[in-house]
Amino acid sequence: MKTKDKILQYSLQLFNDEGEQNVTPVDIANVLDISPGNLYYHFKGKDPIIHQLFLDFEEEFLMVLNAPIDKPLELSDNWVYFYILFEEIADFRFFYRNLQSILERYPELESRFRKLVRQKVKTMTSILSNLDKSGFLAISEVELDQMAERFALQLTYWPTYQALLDVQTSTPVSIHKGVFGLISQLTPYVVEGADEFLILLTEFRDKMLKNVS
Amino acid sequence: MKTKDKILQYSLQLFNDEGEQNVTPVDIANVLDISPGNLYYHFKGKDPIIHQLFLDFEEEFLMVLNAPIDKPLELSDNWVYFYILFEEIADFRFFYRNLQSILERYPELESRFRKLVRQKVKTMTSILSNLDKSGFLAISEVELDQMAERFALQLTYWPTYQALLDVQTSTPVSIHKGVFGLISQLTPYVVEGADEFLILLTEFRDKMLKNVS
DNA sequence: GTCTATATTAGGATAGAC
DNA sequence: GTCTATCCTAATATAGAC
Repeated sequence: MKTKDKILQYSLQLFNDEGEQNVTPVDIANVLDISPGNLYYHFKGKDPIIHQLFLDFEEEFLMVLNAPIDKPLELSDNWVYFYILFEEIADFRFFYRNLQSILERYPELESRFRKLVRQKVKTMTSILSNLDKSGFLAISEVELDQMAERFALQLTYWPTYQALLDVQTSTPVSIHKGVFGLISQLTPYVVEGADEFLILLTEFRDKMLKNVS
Repeated sequence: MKTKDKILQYSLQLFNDEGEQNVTPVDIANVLDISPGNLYYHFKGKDPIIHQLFLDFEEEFLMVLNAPIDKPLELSDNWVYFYILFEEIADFRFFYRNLQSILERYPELESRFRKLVRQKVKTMTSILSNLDKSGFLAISEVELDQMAERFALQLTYWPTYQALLDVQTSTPVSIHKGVFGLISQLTPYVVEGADEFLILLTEFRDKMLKNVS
């Protein structure tokens, strides 16, 4: 494995574990057992490392996010879909922890990240619209828009919120809770296949509660 | 006005405007037109200033948050209630912007802040329970808990989420949207006085849209 | 209480040898 | 590509005079 890739890999790990602010270029060099000078040969400091890590995240996240646009989801696919989205965020959680301060320092990333959030809203609107058009949901336009916005918010800040409440974070259980928190909002609007939906929801919830204990 | 109070007041303003990380003790001294030495006479650096600002925020926020526990809210009070809560957050927004990094650096604040969030969940549960018991809402226990959690999340991260999307932030319009985003979630569960509720909601929404344009 | 002057430190960055 | 040695800078903090 090339030094450049190692730097990215270990930087991500350090940032996630210690918080980006608490990691210095020297720290990164130390865990890699290379000299600071060597680190600076590959990346001119933390900035370009963070920049590259963001591009990696952006690519992966958008790929997953936009998957349903080409091919609408089956009901039972939604669980997996949201699960994977939360996992992506968990993998790059350092970024979400201190969004504002990171984006302040790297203005180019700010507009890209903003685009990404707007895309979340659009995709959520599209998913909910499909469920509405297919007769699965009955929901007013205003409520649909509100829910899409809420989904985007939860898809951005749920993991951070969890980290705030519990010391444990980014575990399968906490992701499970996040997915349940999203999908259970559909309950009052489900018309077609309401029984099937409620059964899936209950199963999912029981599985979640079992994992907690 | 005593220098000590001035320091707190201007620090808060600077933190909100520039971001806490971008403000140095020397900056604070400069806007106050005092020497850094003088600043250090009153507060031993930024840490104690932030600590005191948090205590001020905590006190104000809890006072508002817990008001409905003594005296349940009338339906139309809820708008004002959530509005004031969002305003409190807006007043101390620097804190919410980089929660993780601030709490990392000031561990004593971390547990206090966590308590505050837990209290949000409790209070939201209590408010929704009252609406349920009084016959205004018909909602299952699971859905109520989920909604309370969601309210707490939105009451924590909505302003930050807004700041992420728009350059404009903490304006009356954005707070208005936040309140609407909370209260409109009740729609599918409203039974008693559904007409009255929908009218209030529509009025509120129109007012909001008018402000936007 | 307030100032001026100075000290300390840590993060960030580079030059030049190998 | 990698290392050693060194430098620069900005944030933080204190001493001592007024």
